[in-house]
Amino acid sequence: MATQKEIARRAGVSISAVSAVVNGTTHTRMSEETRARIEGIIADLGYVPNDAARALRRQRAGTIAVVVQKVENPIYREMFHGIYDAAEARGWAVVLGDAMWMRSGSHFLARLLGQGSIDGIIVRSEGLIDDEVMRHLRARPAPVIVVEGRHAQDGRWLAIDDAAAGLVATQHLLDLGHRDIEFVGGASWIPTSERYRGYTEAMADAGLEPRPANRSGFGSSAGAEGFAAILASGRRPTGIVVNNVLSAVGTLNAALDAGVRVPDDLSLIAIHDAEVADDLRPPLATVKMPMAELGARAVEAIAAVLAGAPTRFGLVDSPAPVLIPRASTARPPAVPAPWWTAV
Amino acid sequence: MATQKEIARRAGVSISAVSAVVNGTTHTRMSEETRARIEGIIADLGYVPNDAARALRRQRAGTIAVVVQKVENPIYREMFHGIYDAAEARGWAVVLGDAMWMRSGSHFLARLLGQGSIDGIIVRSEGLIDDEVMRHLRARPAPVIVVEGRHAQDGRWLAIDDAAAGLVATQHLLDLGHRDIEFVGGASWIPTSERYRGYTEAMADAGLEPRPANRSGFGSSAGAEGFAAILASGRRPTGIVVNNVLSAVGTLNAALDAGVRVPDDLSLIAIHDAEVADDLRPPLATVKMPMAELGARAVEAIAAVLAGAPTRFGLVDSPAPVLIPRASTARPPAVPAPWWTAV
DNA sequence: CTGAAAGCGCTTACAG
DNA sequence: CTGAAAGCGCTTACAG
Repeated sequence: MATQKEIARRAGVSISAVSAVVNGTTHTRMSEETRARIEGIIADLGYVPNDAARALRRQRAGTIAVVVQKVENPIYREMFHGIYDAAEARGWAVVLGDAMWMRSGSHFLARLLGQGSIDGIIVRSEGLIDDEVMRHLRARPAPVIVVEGRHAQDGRWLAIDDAAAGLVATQHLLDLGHRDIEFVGGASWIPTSERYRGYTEAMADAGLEPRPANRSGFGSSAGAEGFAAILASGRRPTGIVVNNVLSAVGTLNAALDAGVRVPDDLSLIAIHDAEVADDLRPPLATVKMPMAELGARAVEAIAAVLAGAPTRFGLVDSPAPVLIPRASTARPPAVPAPWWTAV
Repeated sequence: MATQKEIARRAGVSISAVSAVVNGTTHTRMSEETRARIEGIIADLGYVPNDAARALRRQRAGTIAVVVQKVENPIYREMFHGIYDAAEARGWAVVLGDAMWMRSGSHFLARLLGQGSIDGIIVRSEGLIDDEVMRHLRARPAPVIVVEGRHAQDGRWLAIDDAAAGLVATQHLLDLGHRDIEFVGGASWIPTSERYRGYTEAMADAGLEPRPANRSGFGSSAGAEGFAAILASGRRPTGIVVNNVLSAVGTLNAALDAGVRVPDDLSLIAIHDAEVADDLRPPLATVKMPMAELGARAVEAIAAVLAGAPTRFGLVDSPAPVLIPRASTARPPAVPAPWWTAV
């Protein structure tokens, strides 16, 4: 591949002049004729700068990395979008990786740990990643911003307002007239417990006794287990708040499989909006979270840390979580629902 | 951050010695005492090599990029896995990107186009990416391997056996006794048309007249449109092969919304297995494709091109597409299904 | 206005 | 066995 040296030779100018044309930074007042000649040769040779050399010289790679638990999780869609837009605006490329790849000794991790090729790292949920790995990561000069991980020891975390989301979801069911409402997703994972806290607050405000959370992990099977736990307990709520949209797929299916009619017998609402909510039958009511803003803020935070400037960490509470009503919720049944006795 | 120079100074040795310890390549027979001293200082300072400097010097970055249409599409899950494993085995880190980010002028594209930071690129479906961008990409020294794009002009493509998949899916319905079978997804996109070809072959082998494909794009709405087209045509098949699992979500929902019972009135099967198939009601029968192998082969191809070694491009036909039976298919109804008259 | 030179941090042939 | 030196391709003060 052509280098600036080769172009300079052909154009009969110095490398500095070529670099100036490529970057438009110094030698700005060079003769129009020279500039045109250099540009012509650049085009002819299809010259493209060597990013490794640039990164070494500039001490900045121009790339940030985003690591999430499962890239195929649809709730990241908007966050990626927000990150990409904010990064492009600041001159960064974004690359994605899966947390599963961060096993110690992997080359993927080496690239994150090494200097020179990644300027900053956005990691989803430090709690889901090996502590040892996080410690190594934080020892590097590239700033590490944790999204959805409030306990980041260095204080560099951003999170959505999970408690508010739990409250909005629960309030929606209360507004419809439900009083017997359960929560699926009582994990020790912080965002989930915050959502549960929102649920308990809404219940308490309505003068109702919150129920204990029905444990759930991630994915649809966890949501199904949460529903099974409710069945097993003998309780028959008219509404359920599920801590996340993917689990809700399992909750909904478990309910349907048990012969429960949604929303006639049981209303369902989940936190995080995603396309899948429209693809369910019935379509699932959700609470949409400001994921794009979360992503954009994370990029801003990297820029601020790199610049030594102050920045706001903490809750991204604007826009607020917003209800996306869909057919999975309705007024509670006037008479005890059939599923009280069906199982 | 510490450099080899700093470590050499503290250890009272040359940079060469430090580099030797870091890489274990030269100076292999240095005294045990010296090696231990150097290693101690490396650990104390938390030294990590600078990837940019390495990439510049070695003329190899140690990273390959994978670009797909929508990272959240679950059919990539296994392909990413196959790519990751094969890449790690060869000493490469993998980074992911979305094709949506490849707009001309983006920094993401610049990183792919630039030299020095990416050794090879795996692109899903060149047909879905701007020709101009592909041309630029191919002008770079980093090999570009297209997966699912049979018309790659440079011959560097790999694809799964879409025709075989169409055949397996159709044969499954034929084996159940269906004779009136439609195909949803008659796009000009090559993999889809190959799947349709498999459908026509299976039908012809069974002595049946294949139906024209019902146009469909991507995503669930496309599958719903395909179903609507069948309804509008007045035809009432007992079985439908949907060209991909995401479209099938829409096809299934459209059928259910129209009051059609699946599989009692209508059997449904889709190409590409994914978790979502289990999350549908009824769970969706699919044909599982060798996506992990496809990914691994793409990595091998990059390695081969880089090494100037010959490699096999073309169809990844082993393992063959395999039927994953689920509850969405059954024997055709004995009497004309209600939905013949329902709509 | 333009060029020569230093140096980013590393690897590797080469000299001793 | 170990070190000095060159050079990967670039950017940027600095000299002229």
